[in-house]
Amino acid sequence: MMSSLNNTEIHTAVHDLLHNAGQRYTDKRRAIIDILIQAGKPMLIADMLGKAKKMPQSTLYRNLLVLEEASAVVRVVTNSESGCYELAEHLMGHHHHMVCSKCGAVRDVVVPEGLEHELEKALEKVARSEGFSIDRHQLDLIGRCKKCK
Amino acid sequence: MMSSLNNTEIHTAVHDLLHNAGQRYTDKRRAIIDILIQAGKPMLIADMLGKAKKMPQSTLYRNLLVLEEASAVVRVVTNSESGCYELAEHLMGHHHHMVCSKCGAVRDVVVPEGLEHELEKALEKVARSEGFSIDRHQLDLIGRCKKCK
DNA sequence: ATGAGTGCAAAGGCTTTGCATTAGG
DNA sequence: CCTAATGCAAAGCCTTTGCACTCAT
Repeated sequence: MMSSLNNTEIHTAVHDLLHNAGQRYTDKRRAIIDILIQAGKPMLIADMLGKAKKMPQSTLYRNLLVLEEASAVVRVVTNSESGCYELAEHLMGHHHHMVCSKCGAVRDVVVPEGLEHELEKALEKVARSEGFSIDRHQLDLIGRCKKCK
Repeated sequence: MMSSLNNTEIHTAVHDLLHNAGQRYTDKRRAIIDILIQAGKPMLIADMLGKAKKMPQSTLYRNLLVLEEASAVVRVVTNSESGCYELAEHLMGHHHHMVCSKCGAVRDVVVPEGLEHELEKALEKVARSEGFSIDRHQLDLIGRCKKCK
C-alpha cells in the first residue's frame, strides 16, 4: 500500500505531476526536489535558501507553491518562524514527525502499520459522523530531542 | 484520566498556574481566557482581536506568550496566516482537530480512549528508541467540512 | 516568436520591541 | 512604593508582488 521511490523515480514522478499541471520541470524546481531528497526530512525555507545558494527567495517561494499545487511537495505546519516543506507522501511514504520544542529539529517517524490502519478507521468513523471528509491526517510528537533533553 | 473543568475551575487553575510562574492574573489575561472558554475551540489571533475590541495587539501577543509559558494555553500549529491558540489540555481535556482545508474551520474531535492509549504507547516506544521524550502529541485531520464538501 | 520562468527590489502583513505610563501586591 | 503590566508606535522578519529580462518550446 505504501512505498517510497528511488531518486530517479522521484524526479520522473515530479516531472509527470508538473506536466499534468501544465508546468515545466525547470532546473530550479529540480534543485528544490534534490534538496528535499537529500535532506530526507522536512526542510525550513530558511535552510533551503542556505543549501541552494544561488536561488533568490522569490524563486524558491514561487516554485514551492507550484510544486505544492502539483502535489509534489506538502507544506508541513510547524511553530517555526519560517515555512517548512517536504516531499509529498506518495513520494516519501506515510509517516509522522517528532518535533523538538526547543531546537525545532524534525525527525520522521513511522508507527506500526496495524495501528496506523486502526487509527485511520477510527478517524474515518468519527469524521463521517460529523459530515467531515478526510483527505489526510497529520500526527506530530512534540517534545525534546536527544540533544535538548 | 480525562476531564474538562467548568469555567470557574478553569479561572482558578489559570490563576494558580500564573502564580506558580510568578505572574499575575490581570484583567487582560482573564479576558483572553474567557474568549478561549467561550469559543471552545482554537482561536486565531486575528479573531481574538476582533472579540476583545479594546485589547491592543501587543498586549494580546505578550500575554499569549506568558499564558503559554505558564502552560495555561498552547499554540496550535496551523497553515493559517496568523497564530492560533487554545486552552491547555489539562483544562480542556485531550482531543484532536478536524481542519477544513477550504474554509479553515476547526472542530474538536475525540477518539476512543482505548485507541488513544494504544497510540500513545506505540508513540512512546518509537520515541524512546530515538532518544526523544514526548511532551504531547497533536493529531489533525485535514479535509473538507460539511459546508465546503 | 511567445508565454513561462527568473531575479531584483519594493511592498505587505503578522509579530516583536522600545519606552513612557498605569496598576497590582 | 516598586516592579510587573499595559498602550502606542515603530521596527523586524518572513512572504508576496510588480516588472523587466531570459529561456525553453
